[in-house]
Amino acid sequence: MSTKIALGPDDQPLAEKVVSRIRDMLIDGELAPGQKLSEQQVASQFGISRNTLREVFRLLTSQGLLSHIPNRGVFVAAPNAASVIDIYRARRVIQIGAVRMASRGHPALLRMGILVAEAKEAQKSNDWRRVGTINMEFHRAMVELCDSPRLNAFFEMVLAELRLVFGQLDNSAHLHEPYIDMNSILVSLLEAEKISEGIEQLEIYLLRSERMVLAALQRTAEQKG
Amino acid sequence: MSTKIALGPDDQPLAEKVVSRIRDMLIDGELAPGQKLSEQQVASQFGISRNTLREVFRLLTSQGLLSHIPNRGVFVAAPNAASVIDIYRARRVIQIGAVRMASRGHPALLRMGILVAEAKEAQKSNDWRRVGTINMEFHRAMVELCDSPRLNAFFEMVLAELRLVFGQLDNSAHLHEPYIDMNSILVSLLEAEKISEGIEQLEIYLLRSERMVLAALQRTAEQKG
DNA sequence: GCATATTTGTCCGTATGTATA
DNA sequence: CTATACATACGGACAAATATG
Repeated sequence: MSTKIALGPDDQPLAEKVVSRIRDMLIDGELAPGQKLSEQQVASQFGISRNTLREVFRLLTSQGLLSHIPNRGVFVAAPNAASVIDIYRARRVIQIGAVRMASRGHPALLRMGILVAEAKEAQKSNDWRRVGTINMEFHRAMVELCDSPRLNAFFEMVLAELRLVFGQLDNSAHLHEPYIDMNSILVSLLEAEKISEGIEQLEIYLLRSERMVLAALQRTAEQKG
Repeated sequence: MSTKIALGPDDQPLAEKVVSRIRDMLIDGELAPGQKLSEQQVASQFGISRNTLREVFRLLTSQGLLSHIPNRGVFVAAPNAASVIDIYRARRVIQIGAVRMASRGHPALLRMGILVAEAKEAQKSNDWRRVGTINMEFHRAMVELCDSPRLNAFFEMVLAELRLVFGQLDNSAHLHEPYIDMNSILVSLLEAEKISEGIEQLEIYLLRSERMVLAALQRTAEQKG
């Protein structure tokens, strides 16, 4: 008879779970950039030991979400303009490479179409938070056109870092609205196998998005003096 | 006034140092793919505590060089054909993106030229190990054309994984020889700003290299039954 | 299939060195 | 300059999962 009742299929290691939780907190902007994360404090806050937490910190540091200074401790990463520029440089390389591989009927392309529709829905109901989430998923799906787990994982990292930047920004609601139509156009082009035009459209998107983020970042920086 | 005398070599944390050492061992093929790495055993072998070693394992696992199975332990990653195919998929996206950004006079392009010359030198003296090392550096330099720390870091990871595959192979000497000329041609094309032709040349290289690695991997697999 | 030994996962205590008020 | 706080690193402990005979 099963003694393993419905409860906590406590499968994945504790460290992994805490990694996810802290990453979510970082992405949601619940931790200020540059803020120090004391081992003792955070460990007791999560009810885990310092040893386990150190494993967590190492992972998040290697993913660029935390920054580790030897003998000083661990701090929330504070992406600056240079980081944003580099993130978009990486995005261009990966995503243009992805779009170049787009083919009609590819599952990822279908998914992109569905996500555009969902974004329009969310737009109608003024659910801007959801529009933002869907936009992220749209670009994730785009990279899945490569059919490469490694590229997916890397892009995931880059996106997480970008979302860390968003967390810093004053969440003015309409951050993602103008991009719904651009995404829609891109899908149409790719479904028509118009790759070059698709790349053009993507580059327009990335340039606009980058400028928006940089501008917002600067405004936020100025506010904080 | 500086009280920090000449000394102080012990800068980077212990875990980082051990990460480097184990990574070198993996790349040099000193550890068999799939081999189990016992915490206790490896910890005492390196003279470090289990706690510290676990941090090391987490990092190497997140870099794809080790594979971690919960409650079972940590094993040397055993890249298979699928891994190789994916690695080359990632390489195509990154490196084509890099070549597209090549411009005359870019430091990375200059470095590529120097490395080709060095490879020819090494070839003359039949130093195949060195030819291989230089070839790796050549492609690293290529990605530096992007001027993106994040892309560099990712490519570094991918290359490390590829070198792990090489470690599995029976090191037949001339593994890298045929590519010296191809690299040389590529540099010439890029210095003449012939980007499209450069990409073509790169794709030829990547396809040939991928096939060679896959064939060698299969031979090795067959040998082991 | 069972009993036992081994190993991982996780915690705690503690000594040492480094940074900072 | 001293004192305090903290990161670094180690060893021991124990439950739970896994491997072994």
